[in-house]
Amino acid sequence: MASVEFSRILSFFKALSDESRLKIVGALASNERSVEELATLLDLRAPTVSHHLAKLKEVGLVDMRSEGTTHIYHLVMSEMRLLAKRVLSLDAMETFTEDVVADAWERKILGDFFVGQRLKEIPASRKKREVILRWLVERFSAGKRYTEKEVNAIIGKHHPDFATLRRELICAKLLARESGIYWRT
Amino acid sequence: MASVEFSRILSFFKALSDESRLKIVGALASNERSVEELATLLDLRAPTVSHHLAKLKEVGLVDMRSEGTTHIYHLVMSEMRLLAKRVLSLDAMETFTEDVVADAWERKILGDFFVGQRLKEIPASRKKREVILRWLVERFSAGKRYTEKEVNAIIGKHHPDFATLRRELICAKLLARESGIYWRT
DNA sequence: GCTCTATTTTGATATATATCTAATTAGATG
DNA sequence: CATCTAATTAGATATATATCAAAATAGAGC
Repeated sequence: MASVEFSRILSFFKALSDESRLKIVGALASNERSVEELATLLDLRAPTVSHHLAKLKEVGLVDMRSEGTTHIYHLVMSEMRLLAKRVLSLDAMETFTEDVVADAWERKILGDFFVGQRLKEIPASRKKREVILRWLVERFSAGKRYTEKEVNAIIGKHHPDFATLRRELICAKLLARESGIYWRT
Repeated sequence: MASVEFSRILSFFKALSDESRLKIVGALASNERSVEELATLLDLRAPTVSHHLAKLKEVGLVDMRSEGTTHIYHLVMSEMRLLAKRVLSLDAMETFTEDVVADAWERKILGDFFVGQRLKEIPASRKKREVILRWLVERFSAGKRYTEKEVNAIIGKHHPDFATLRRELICAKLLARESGIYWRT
């Protein structure tokens, strides 16, 4: 469902959303450091630091080299920059909830307010009303011109209060009118 | 203890380290949206979404305007950019663990291995040995030249195995030697 | 091979928090 | 003013996870 990017970025945020881990990254920003050294700096036990380093390593933000039995960790800046840059890009973010899902809400509204082709009532909330209006304007052909009578007839098939809906369609700039003639915008 | 920046950035990461909240941000990236709308999009109950929006609002990543009883939320991109940019800056990160704290480890090592001026033993780990050596080289005056006998005497005051330590000091390039004469680098 | 030290793994515990339902608040409408 | 709807708050629960102590692992040096 969610894009690959998504879980990648989510892991990135999860990795850095802990006080100790963020401090570790801070400490590694100036210098590579051993587990014990980090433990002293942050006033934590070695196993705790080891646990955090494992998480950071998993998402590729740090890497390690051994020197005897001591493991010396360092930041992987390329990864850091890559991910931070991605956070800045809105295009990437928009894919977090996919477009297919994106009109789930509209479909729900249509389902809620229609019985077949018949509109049960005109939604009070502007956002919901807009969904209905966008559906309604689809009943008109693009380019074709309609008299007010024709417009009323088309809307009237779906709801008795064609006057209100007609006015709303104009107001929402979905229909245009000039000297008694209507057309889709 | 930690800088103002630090808690700010930590909150930022915490805010975005949840799957639902990241999806909300994604959904808001393309459009402002009501609570109900987000709830449908993410398949969550309204209170849950409300809870997440409150958290995002707290760190300033989203803001809200009312339209009747419906609350319409939108991203605050300036905040988003500001914080993401800050993540990229290493200078800021280095302040996460302050410098005062930064030599805590060295002081601990010195405390662990010295009894007064007397070195209990030579640390096996290279990183710890280096701390001792840097302390030791401070016993020599910068610029002054020493015979090997003098060097041995100075080191010998702190540990019997002056030969090993002398060799280590050279090896670590803290002391230099030429034709039997030693000096601080 | 034994010992020492640095790290990691395991297991336990306590805290944080995401989610839900139910109750409450607050606008809007008749 | 009663009612309806959208949102929030309160309360409950279950899951996740940060932390530590103890045990296991793995190099280094004797």
